[in-house]
Amino acid sequence: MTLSVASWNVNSIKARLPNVLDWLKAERPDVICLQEIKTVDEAFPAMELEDLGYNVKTVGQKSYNGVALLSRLPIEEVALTALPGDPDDEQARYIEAVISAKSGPVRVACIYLPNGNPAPGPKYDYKLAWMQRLRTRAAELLAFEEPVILAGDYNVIPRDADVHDPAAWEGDALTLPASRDAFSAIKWLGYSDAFEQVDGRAHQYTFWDYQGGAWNKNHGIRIDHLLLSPQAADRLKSVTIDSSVRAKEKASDHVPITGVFDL
DNA sequence: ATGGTTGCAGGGCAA
Repeated sequence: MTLSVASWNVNSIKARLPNVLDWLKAERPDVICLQEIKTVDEAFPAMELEDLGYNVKTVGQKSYNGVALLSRLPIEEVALTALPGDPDDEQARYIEAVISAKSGPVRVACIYLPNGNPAPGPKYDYKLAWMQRLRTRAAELLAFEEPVILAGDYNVIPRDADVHDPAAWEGDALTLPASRDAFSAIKWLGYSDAFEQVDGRAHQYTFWDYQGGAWNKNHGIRIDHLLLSPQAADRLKSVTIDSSVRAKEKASDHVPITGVFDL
């Protein structure tokens, strides 16, 4: 059996619902992690997504941020609705659940990592602190020795190969050395970047800014990632970044990334 | 080019 897990920053679920429904009907991923739903839980269009066969779990807030985890397979447990480590953090950026796959439990976290601009400053400090908390949680999860998929908008450009023009992004919070170091520190725990694992040399992007005709000029960056525990990485078959949805009317500035696993 | 785009909310902030 295969398990497909997608991640997509939709930049408002209300503004994006027709696009999201169209894509889910066509692609039918088993699990999809949505970021920037930009709504409270009560206003999330759960029924429309349940009608497509998904179990729906959300961690929303008013106006900003917000994540949702949707699964066609049973959700055994919602393990966390916030990233541990800072009880004063009120931003809705994390949900972690255990999915009942045919092969057994698979843990999926939906991550909306802080943007961090402008850097330096308090927003960048919050980003780096959040990444340290994520590293701590990621380390805990490895102890389960089970398939773990950390899916989301990391707001980190890992390598120069992941940006159309590194000079154009120099000094940005998405590509500063401290951001890249914090991202690779999670990988060094034992996680694999799914895209790099299957297609490491390719230049593919997951985000094109609305401004300046970035899409038409292919001025993109790769910031949406699937990080895999060894038990998930060993089962990875393919990764697809579906850039075609960026050309649609009322597109999000991000496109979905999907991993397919023998799980 | 001190602009440029989108979404939320209904002004300015966040991205």
